[in-house]
Amino acid sequence: MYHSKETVTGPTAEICERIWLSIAEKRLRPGARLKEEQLAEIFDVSRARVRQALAVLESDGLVTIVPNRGAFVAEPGVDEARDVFHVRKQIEARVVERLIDRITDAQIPLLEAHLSQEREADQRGDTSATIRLSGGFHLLLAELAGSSFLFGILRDLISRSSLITAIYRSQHLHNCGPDEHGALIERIRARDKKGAMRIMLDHLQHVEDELDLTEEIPTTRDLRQALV
Amino acid sequence: MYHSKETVTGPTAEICERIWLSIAEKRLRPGARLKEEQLAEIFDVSRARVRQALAVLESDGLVTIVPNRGAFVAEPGVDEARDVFHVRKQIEARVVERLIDRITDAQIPLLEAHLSQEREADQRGDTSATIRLSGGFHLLLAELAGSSFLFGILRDLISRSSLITAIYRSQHLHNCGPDEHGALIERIRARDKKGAMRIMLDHLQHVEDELDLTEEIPTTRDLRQALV
DNA sequence: ATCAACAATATTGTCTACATTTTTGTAGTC
DNA sequence: GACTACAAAAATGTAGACAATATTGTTGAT
Repeated sequence: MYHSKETVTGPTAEICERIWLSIAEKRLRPGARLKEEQLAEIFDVSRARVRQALAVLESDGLVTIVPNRGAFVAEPGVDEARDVFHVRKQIEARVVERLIDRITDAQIPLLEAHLSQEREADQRGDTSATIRLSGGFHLLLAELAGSSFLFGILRDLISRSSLITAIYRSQHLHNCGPDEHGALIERIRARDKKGAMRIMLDHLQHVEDELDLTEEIPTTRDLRQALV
Repeated sequence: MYHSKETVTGPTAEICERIWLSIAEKRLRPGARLKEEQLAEIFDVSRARVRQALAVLESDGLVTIVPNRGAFVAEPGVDEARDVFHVRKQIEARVVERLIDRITDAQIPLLEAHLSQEREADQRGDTSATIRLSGGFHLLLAELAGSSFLFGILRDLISRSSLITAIYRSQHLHNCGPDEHGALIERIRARDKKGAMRIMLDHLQHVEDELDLTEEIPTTRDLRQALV
């Protein structure tokens, strides 16, 4: 789906990829416990390799490891949530900017093809595919922008955004409206930098506006605060 | 020196930190082999933990792991080098922007104190400390900008920049002139966003200009190309 | 009946031994 | 003398066992 070339990575990266996808698709909720033995059995690898993958995911901020307690899906606080969305706006603006400088006419159909996939998944009510494709659209933009570094950053930002929306969304939302993606493609085709960046920033603001970042959600783990 | 609070991380992160520092200080050259047993003995930890650390460093792009062959310090190509510097300019510009919005007068002396350390190390010819402090200045800016995410990205960018300068520098250079850091502090104190960003971008451009990114340096590993 | 101390269980953390693979060294053959 | 085939060595990859720690369940005393 995304990353057309770098699918040939190491075995550890594959475990990370699958856990990352589960988090991005919200199949793994924040605070969920990740038992090593269980993961080892699911992925049919050794526990040592699971521990390697968990160490990587921890350094990415997706997983929290408590010594002698285990690994849990991270639960970002409000300040981190604001930070992620702030940085994401900056990064995606740079992606759009660079994309319009570099994209060729021959690549535009790639965006449209992805969009039609999104619309199709949306119409048939496949929420899992919708979430995956929705994030994938943003990653596709970064890939076509030709900066593997920006791609990596955005990858990180998107997974964290998923965690954040899972925690702080007030209404039950559609994650990313395909309509706005369509409008963005149109501006890209017209090589309209300012217009495209405007749409992108508004788009991200819409997602952020649906969140309730006013109060800290007490972490699941020390629920002493939660139940007093 | 940097990150005042997050010094209390896990044991794996500490191994990563030390290897990262060795790379950033250019004590470990690109392509250098990293034997697991050797690292385990040096750091007095188990091989399993070394493998975790190497997996993390690989995901950060600092280390390349070849299955059944071992881990090596990464050797970024010219395209990746350009990418890193391009993104770094963007990121550091955002850091400066945000920093000027958020920094308090009481925090300015922190920058000056760091600068005086840089000058001192530079004068006494301590290249190792100079390199460390020079990168640390940029990290301090990111920390004071109040975005842990930008901090993490910049951390990654700086270590990669070190690798790149180690490979592609044409002249023997001073990595970051303290003078430009001083000028930057002055603009920050004056809350001059445009001026500060100008200095930062020029500063990074100077570093990049000292590199020879015209031709690909053949990787040490498959030296068939190198010796034909 | 409630609470505290203690035992049992489960999970993480670590170490050791072994299999696999790659590299290096050596002997044999033309 | 050079090249091939094989053997030895070294390093990685993996599995299993064991120790340390936290959680849960149980027993007993007040």
